[in-house]
Amino acid sequence: MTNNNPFPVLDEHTAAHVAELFRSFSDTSRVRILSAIVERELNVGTLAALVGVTESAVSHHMRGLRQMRLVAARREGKEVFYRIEDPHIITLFQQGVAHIQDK
Amino acid sequence: MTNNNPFPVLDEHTAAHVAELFRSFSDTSRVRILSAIVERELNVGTLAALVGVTESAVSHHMRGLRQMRLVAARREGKEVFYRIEDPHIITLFQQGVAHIQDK
DNA sequence: ATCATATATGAGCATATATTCAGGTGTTCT
DNA sequence: AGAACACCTGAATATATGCTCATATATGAT
Repeated sequence: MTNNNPFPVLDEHTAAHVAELFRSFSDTSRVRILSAIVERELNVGTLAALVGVTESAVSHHMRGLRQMRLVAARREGKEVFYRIEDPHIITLFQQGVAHIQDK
Repeated sequence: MTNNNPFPVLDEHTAAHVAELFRSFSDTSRVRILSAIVERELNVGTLAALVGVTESAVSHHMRGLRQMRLVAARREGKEVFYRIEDPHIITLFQQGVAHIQDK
């Protein structure tokens, strides 16, 4: 018989992925970046200016978010525009924001 | 006129709090602990056994989660039982889990 | 009071993380 | 081709984080 545990706990592997997902939202700069591209796509330079970090820092963050498939990139000439890929991610993110703002 | 910015970005302070909230879910052990107390309250020893870390480690995690008001403690004799405080947090957490599991 | 059990705490350490800097790649224009 | 612009990447560094160990605190039993 399987799955008869009275204390179900997420297995290590799944938990690690869940943690990894939430870790994507666990940095102030990334949170601000994501809040900026919730409604519209924006390029790296604009994001850097809005968030107040270097373009390099933005680039580093976007790489991580891209690898998590949370954002997608679109090149237009010299610029690269980022947007949030998955609508579920927007919901998840905005719920976190709402939880903080409803205090 | 206020709030006329075409590129709204979360302010530093709010973003920091949002990041802090998500950071609570950004560690594998904490994710497993939380998954365990979603349905029932559990004491430190049981959590340590289920997750596979020392009771000390659990205690440290619970302090952080307590400070974030994500969990509440209830002492019963020598034992301390933890439960998830806020139902919104359960929803948020479970959405993250669902996003990982629906792949 | 002493002991045993359960949990909490603080210091120390090893690893992870975010940022900056310097240089590299890709694109457009002349 | 070269220059200018936008972005990316890797190394270095400073800080943060999670864990363990030793010790402290709290409760209940003898």
